[in-house]
Amino acid sequence: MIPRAGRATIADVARGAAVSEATVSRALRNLPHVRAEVRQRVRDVASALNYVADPNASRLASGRTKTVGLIARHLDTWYVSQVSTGLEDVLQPADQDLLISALSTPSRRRDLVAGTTNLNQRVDGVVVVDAFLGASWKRARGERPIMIVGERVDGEHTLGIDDELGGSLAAEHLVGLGHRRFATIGSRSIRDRFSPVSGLRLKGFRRIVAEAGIEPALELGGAYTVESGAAAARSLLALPPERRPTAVFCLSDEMAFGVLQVARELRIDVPGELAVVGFDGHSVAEAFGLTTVHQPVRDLGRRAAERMLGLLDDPTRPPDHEVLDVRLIVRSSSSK
Amino acid sequence: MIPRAGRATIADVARGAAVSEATVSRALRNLPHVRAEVRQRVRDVASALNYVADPNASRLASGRTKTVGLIARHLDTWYVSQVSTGLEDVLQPADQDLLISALSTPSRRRDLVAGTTNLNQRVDGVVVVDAFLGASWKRARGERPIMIVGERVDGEHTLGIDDELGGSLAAEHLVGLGHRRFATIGSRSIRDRFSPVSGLRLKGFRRIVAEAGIEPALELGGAYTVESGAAAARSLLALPPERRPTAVFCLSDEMAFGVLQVARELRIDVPGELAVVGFDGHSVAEAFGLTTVHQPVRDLGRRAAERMLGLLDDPTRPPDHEVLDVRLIVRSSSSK
DNA sequence: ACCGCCGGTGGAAGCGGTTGCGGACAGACG
DNA sequence: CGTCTGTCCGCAACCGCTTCCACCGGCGGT
Repeated sequence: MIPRAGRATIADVARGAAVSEATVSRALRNLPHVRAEVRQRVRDVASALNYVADPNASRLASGRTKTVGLIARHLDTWYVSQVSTGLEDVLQPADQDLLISALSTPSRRRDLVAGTTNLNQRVDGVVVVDAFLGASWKRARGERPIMIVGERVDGEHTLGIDDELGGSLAAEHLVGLGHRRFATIGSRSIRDRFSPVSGLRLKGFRRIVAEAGIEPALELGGAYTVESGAAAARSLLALPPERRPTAVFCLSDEMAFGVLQVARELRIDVPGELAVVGFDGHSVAEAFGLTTVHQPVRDLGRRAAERMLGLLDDPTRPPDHEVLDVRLIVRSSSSK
Repeated sequence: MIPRAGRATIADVARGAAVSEATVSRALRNLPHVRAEVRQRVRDVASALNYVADPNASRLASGRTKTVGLIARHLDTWYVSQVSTGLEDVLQPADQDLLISALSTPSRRRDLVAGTTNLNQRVDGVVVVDAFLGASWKRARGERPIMIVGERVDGEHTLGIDDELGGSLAAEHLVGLGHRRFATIGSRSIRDRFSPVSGLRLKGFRRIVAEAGIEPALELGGAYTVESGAAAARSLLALPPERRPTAVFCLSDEMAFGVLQVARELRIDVPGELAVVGFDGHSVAEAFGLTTVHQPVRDLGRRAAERMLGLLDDPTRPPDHEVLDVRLIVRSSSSK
């Protein structure tokens, strides 16, 4: 027993306001069946006593935790940190806590999918970002509502951008500039096991290229990090100039940063010899002069939180997919 | 009452193992006074039933939450996301939850300082990063242990780097390269209300400059963002060339990114006309070719978590300040 | 005037664990 | 062979709140 240092309990408030604990509970939570006058009296006493309900007790009694969980593969990516800020933007005013959990270790991932973790006792709902848990998880998740951001999954509450459109915007831009030899960096296949998203971006890109009657882009793999972008760029720029692409589309800004780095090292002129387009609208993309397909990441977080609050209120809402806008931001990496 | 979907309770385990609930509780938590044989039996039954103790019930009963809180001004900075990843690295294996809370709104900050929030019922301890709460908070914090990262505060458990050393490393490097006219970008005064840290970095920089008998640097303010760095750079580069600094030390990498951006826009050669040094070791600094004072941010998070676990174990440990290494990483922004 | 009915309120039984206390039992000791 | 010490374990009292249910008084309807 760790002492609670004299914190007031509901009993103290009840005594102070000369009502029962039940009434205090109702009054403070704005439930009906409390006379206005009594409610005010209870409020006054509570604030005088600096009373705040013990979250653990109320969770235990009610089964509601007033916290939403955030599950992500990694916490240290720009994307995830933006989303979580967006979540906080709306969760905090709604008086909901945010519990975060990375899937960094395979065992943790296993625990989650197996339901060995007591996540359901900890949160009322969970927001999944950049995790791609797949359908196997459905059984283990319990009754809690789930919001998935960044990915479209039928039958789930999801939220994202039109990745295919994003890819096509990049292609249209580059084709319009007269480029005819392309490369893309990012996951390769449309069935990418970790990221269905990258497949869609590629699909959009491919479509425009095909429609323009241009030879398909050279598609390189990439792990969405600066280093993997740099590695891909190195192999790309090792090609003889006549076969080398004149434009490269990176499925994330961070990979594009890596490309720019290598171009600088190899004294390849950007955009003269190589045009570069990224994806995300990373906060330092502007400083890099990187043309990019911007997605409203923080807004994704906000909307996810808003919809989660809605779901907590009424879990029967039908699953839905919501699409936020992407737009191309043209900077010096693609056109002078 | 949200139904708990048939989750096993301690009573089920007790029944299954033919012991009392008390014994189950002790057995599962590895407390003494349980025969090895019984303990094993309880474990078996528990895992067969997929039993995990309800965290809320155990929190209520014991007063311990098994979660540590993270308080930061903003969640969307590189620094904070790195620290939190480091925290997760060690908290997760220790089976501790991480609850994060931004101080984005003034009211939230006020709540915290006033103790109006029931933080103490939610977490066993809190890690403060980039928040600079000041001493006024001491009364309101309750009995929970606090770890402060990035700042040295006497009488508190703190952890950081030698900021003054970091500043001097940058200065030595630039002085060694022959530069004689300097500027710094970051908070101005050593008594900076939000960031004592920047004062120290400046102090180290100033000292080396003074020792070299060079005129003090032009000191510009900055808010640690790309934009503020860019703004400072613009005013700097508007100076006539003969009065313009030849080297600029930014108190964060992000501000340095802004400087590089403006230099590029203005076609100022880096490092020829302007050498740039940043601070942090941001993950994209390498891609920018930015010379920087690197600090082990993720390790700061890890150590903070380790020490927090130690404090939870024995809260009487004496306050201490721990210093992790900084080092200068030289790249093309300061020397070809 | 009698009868639901409804808003307001209190009593009390949980929610699912933790832990102080005491009892049973076994081995050590005089 | 009694006592003493120590281990192992169960009983039951919480922890602080939520919520079901019963109760009470007043009010409109017939």
